[in-house]
Amino acid sequence: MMKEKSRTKYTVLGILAIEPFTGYEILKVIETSTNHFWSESEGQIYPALAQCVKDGYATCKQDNLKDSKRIRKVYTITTKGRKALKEWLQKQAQPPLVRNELLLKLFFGNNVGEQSNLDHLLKCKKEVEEECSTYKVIKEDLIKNYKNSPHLKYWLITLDYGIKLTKSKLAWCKESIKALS
Amino acid sequence: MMKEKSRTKYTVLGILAIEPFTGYEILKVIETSTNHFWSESEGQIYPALAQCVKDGYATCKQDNLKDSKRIRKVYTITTKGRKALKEWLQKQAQPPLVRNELLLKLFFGNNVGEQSNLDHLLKCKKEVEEECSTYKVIKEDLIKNYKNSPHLKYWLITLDYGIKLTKSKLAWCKESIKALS
DNA sequence: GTCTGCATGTAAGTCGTTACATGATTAG
DNA sequence: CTAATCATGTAACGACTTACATGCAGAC
Repeated sequence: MMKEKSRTKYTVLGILAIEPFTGYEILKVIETSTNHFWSESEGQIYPALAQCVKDGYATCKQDNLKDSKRIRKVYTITTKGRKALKEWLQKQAQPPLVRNELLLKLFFGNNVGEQSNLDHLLKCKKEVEEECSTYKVIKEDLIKNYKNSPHLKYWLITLDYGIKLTKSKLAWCKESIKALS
Repeated sequence: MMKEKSRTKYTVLGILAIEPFTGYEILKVIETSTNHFWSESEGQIYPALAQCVKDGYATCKQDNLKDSKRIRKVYTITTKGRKALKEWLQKQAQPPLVRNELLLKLFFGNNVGEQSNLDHLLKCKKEVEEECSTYKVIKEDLIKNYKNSPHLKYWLITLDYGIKLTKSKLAWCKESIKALS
């Protein structure tokens, strides 16, 4: 009971382990780097950050830009936070719960005309093709900007997962479209 | 506001569109056929079934086995239910929200030793290999048992998705293991 | 006799999204 | 001047899992 399952806390800690950030910046980092396998929303990040401070996993410093009235809270991970992160990283990963609405609709495809199913597949194909080119840009940027970062090796692994899977999806789309045509 | 997002109702209707089932049987069907891209739990299915009856999308008939005291409620989809299902099937599919804990841990992999990351990958490889052989069995059974079903074509499409993606995952596992060794 | 599978359902609690509310700063 | 971006946070709601509660039937 009381099983903790939310991984928002560790996502936050993992990003703060790279360098200190504000909540808003953490959100941006997620959007531009982990979004294809891990997303978080506003309503989760800010409470998680507050919780991290409460638990002693991070410290918060109000670091307003030169004479600015704008509130800017920069969070820094603590030793305790790093320790908690490491422990979590070494624990077995929970299997992802996959819920793919497209596949569900195709599974029930016999209830509607072939065209409807083709429409879904064509849309999917288009999206997947766009994804493919996005990945290419991301990969180049990553290699250029983090050439000497010790993180690069790991970031490329997760990126390659996206690239490989996306290519497979594209092949599947094409085959399925052919099968229905 | 009040945006409906649960697709449990349609999952239930889609399965009832194949043939009448009890709640328990629906759960079994999901476990053995859509589980790799769509799962549902007990606590969702029974309320959804009750809701379907209330909405006029399905009828319920208590069909106890010969003089048995066992309660057995067989649900049948109605014309209204089929119509609702068709409408939903034709609407655009929502993009899946992916949350892959393994990738998240690898993304932060630099915080722990290489061995920890390798362990995750080796475990993943093993699981993926098992999945691969499971798919083979499922595919053979499917072709054998539903040779003349109009659903077969669609079921194979969703199965092929699983097969293709799993093969890609395996290739990725192997490459990543090599990259870290 | 006991374990597994069939069968139904509810309650509690967590997780997460969306929308709202507020306001400063910068680019056009 | 106005739109976008930076920046923080909360409230409400919906979705989903897990655990619980109950009991019949068949196999061994």
